[in-house]
Amino acid sequence: MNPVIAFNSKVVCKSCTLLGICLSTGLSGPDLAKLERIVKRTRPLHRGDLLFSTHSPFTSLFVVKTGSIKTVRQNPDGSEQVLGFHLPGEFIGFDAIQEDSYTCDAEVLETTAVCELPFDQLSELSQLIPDLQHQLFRLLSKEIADESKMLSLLNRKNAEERLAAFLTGLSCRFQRRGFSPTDFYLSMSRSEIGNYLGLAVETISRLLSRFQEDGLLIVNRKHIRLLNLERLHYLAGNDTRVQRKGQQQAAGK
Amino acid sequence: MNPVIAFNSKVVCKSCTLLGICLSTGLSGPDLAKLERIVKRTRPLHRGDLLFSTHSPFTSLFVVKTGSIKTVRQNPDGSEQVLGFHLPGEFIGFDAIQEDSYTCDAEVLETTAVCELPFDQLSELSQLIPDLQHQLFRLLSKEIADESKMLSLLNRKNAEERLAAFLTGLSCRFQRRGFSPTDFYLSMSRSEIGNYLGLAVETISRLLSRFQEDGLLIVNRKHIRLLNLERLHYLAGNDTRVQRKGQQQAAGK
DNA sequence: CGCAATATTGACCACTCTCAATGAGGGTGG
DNA sequence: CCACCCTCATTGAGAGTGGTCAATATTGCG
Repeated sequence: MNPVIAFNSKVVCKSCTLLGICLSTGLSGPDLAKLERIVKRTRPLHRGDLLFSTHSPFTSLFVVKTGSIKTVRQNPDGSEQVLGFHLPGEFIGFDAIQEDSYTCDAEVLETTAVCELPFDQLSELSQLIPDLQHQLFRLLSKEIADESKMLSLLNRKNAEERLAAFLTGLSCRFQRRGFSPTDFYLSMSRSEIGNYLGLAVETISRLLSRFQEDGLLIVNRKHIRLLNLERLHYLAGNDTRVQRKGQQQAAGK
Repeated sequence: MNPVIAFNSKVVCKSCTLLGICLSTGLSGPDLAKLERIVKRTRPLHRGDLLFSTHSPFTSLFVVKTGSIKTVRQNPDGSEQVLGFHLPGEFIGFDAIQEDSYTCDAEVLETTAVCELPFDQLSELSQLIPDLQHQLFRLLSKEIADESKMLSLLNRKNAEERLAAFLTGLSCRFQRRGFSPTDFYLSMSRSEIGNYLGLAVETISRLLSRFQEDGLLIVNRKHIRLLNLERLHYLAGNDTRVQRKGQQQAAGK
């Protein structure tokens, strides 16, 4: 679908998010070249494709170059849990290291290109390059910290706050990658958003309508435009300043 | 309080959980000795002590030797979120690597001994010992996978299932460390359990009473005895076999 | 021995889920 | 090209789980 990606992954990769990440953390030229050498070339993926699936042997980490991917796990009772959405520049597969097999499915949400990093080679390389090792530790650590923020979100926030947090979160992540923070496409369905946030589809739908009525955003199917980022941040509770109400279960001890 | 720990941390450490972990993963004798050499000796901690606190500079990972520790984060709105409880053999501090400072408070719940692992030295050492590096990756990865299970728990399970999952979870963790899986002390308060599971204190209290009425367990303040582990696992939804009801929000797509 | 913190139990109510009906696209085949 | 179908999204009405508030044990600590 996007020939540019298919033709010269080298070029794309150079300019791409994976290296963006590594550069920003102080990998120097030659080290970077080594890293680049182990990146496996992959062909573009399409909506519905599985990048990997649960129980298949763990071989590689992936970084999204363009597009988006959701990770999903099947619960013992047969229900599904969406674990996350992965945008350009973000890693997938960290949870598989410990099991030697993937612990979730990674499903492509739209036409998507990824970098594949064979983990064996990445490990070897990080034996040679301390900075790389440290960077990997940081990335894993970031993942842990992010997930624990998700825990707060699910435990402490109501539906409105969750959706506002979700939208502002996307906004920030897009902005960091150079996309518009106020104008983007939701590659995931309402139902996937709801599943991820622990809310029913209907709740997502109702809230988007309400946010639109309140002039916070304009939503049209997959396209969304955030009109009042400040207020959304406020609703999300990202705001350190005064809070508007005594949260439920306010304190622990 | 426990003089054995204070007197010869060497001996305790050898037999202790930290090395239990590393041994189980194939670190050989000499490598193990190197690891042991960087373990910093620390004095026992008491209820209410902070092992570290938010924003203080990140220096070390910790492993609980005996006792227990909770990790808590302050939300922007002033409410607290309990992030986890850490039992003997379990690590604390992974989330701090990326920030170079701790992102939560680690508060001691009862008299507790820990191993301190200065992260700089640990990093250096894992440059020399590939197995150690790999083991660290695994530990971080495990943390990520565990947290994503927590996400499923909060999103898909009702109060009863959450508490059952919490209790069976503790049971398994105790058993793995050689303690009784059916008979243990809850070092955390009802309120801390509720905070962690996203439930009100009252709900925890009510459920414990109900579980007791149903003959699943006997609870007396901090002490708990699980009478019917199988059924608790079943209630927790850990059971792969037939499930008892159509879970809410059954599917994603 | 009394105060403060923690736990238990009850009554009420709100948030959000469930169920149900309708609408809107997007793809396929006639 | 349009009719048809299927999935996804929206909107409404009713119900249930679990939170909030409040009162009362119970415990532990100074």
